[in-house]
Amino acid sequence: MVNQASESTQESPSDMPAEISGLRMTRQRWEVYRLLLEQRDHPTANDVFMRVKDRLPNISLATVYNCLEALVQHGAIRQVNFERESSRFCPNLEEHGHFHDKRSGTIHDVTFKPGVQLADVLELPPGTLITDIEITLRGELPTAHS
Amino acid sequence: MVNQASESTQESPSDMPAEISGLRMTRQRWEVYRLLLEQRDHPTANDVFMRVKDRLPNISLATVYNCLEALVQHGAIRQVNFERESSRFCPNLEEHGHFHDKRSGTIHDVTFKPGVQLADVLELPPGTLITDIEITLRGELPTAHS
DNA sequence: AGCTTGTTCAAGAATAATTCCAATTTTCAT
DNA sequence: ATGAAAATTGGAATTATTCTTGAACAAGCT
Ligand SMILES: [Mn+2]
Ligand SMILES: [Mn+2]
Ligand SMILES: [Zn+2]
Ligand SMILES: [Zn+2]
Repeated sequence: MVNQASESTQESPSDMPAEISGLRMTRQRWEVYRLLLEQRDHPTANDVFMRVKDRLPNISLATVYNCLEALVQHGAIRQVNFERESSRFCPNLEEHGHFHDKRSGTIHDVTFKPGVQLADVLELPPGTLITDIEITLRGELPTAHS
Repeated sequence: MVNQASESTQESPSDMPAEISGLRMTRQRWEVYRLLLEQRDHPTANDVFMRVKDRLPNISLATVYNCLEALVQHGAIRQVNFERESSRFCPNLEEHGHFHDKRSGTIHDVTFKPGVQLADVLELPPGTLITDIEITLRGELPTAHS
């Protein structure tokens, strides 16, 4: 009588690629990735979990963590940390930093001015190999009426 | 017969100031602070706990966390985060970033080249107020023989 | 010195983000 | 279809950090 396991097998959307950056795509990975592309507000794993339930009601939080980790490790998205808060996730693969606006609580991507290389403005021993850079800013964006 | 509670009251070292940056000094806070000044390798709270036991055998990990938090909040030291690892602590109050050398696992302070202001090289809306900056690099320092 | 009051400390419990685990389900290649 | 490999799930475990509570302490006052 109870409709048990009736939605266990889910059909793949027609626009789902077989893989992204060498990572085999699954329905869950695809929906997580798609959500990040469409809602670029740097959600946490739990945010993603709650949002993606619309499309995958049976997905588990562990799977969301698994998907995010797989996407990060294959370079399809980036993991962003603010202090000790929950990690956030960002699909912008350009080199960029993050500005946390205290007033609104929102997080914004920040790029370098054209031509600037961070390594050029830092005091580093010649020959230093930089593999990863993280820039985080906190402050207040200007208000519209000022 | 057992020397019980004999070291309960600890005398303050003669070089301990009454306060630092407006924070009332205590024996525990002083020893934690002094250790950070003397061993500038960006230790974790647990590192500090283990090291400071030499001088304060009865200190608790909770107290180390309390001392570090008090020192951070009064601007006497800085809290540094790498990804999701344990926080580390740094007594260098100059504006600087951190370079994590993958080869040795060590962490090094990195300053800007003279005259460079980070805000100058970033694309930010005019009027943006920056209150806090965090720069983290990962990579490999050049080897001596190369 | 004794009393009062606010602060700090220690020990252990609680919290919360994340990771791990074992069992099932799905996918992929034969 | 069959078997192997990989992914998903729900729940337990982990771990850095925070919280709680009572004892110890420091400072100010009489
Ligand atoms: Mn959120
Ligand atoms: Mn350590
Ligand atoms: Zn971003
Ligand atoms: Zn530092």
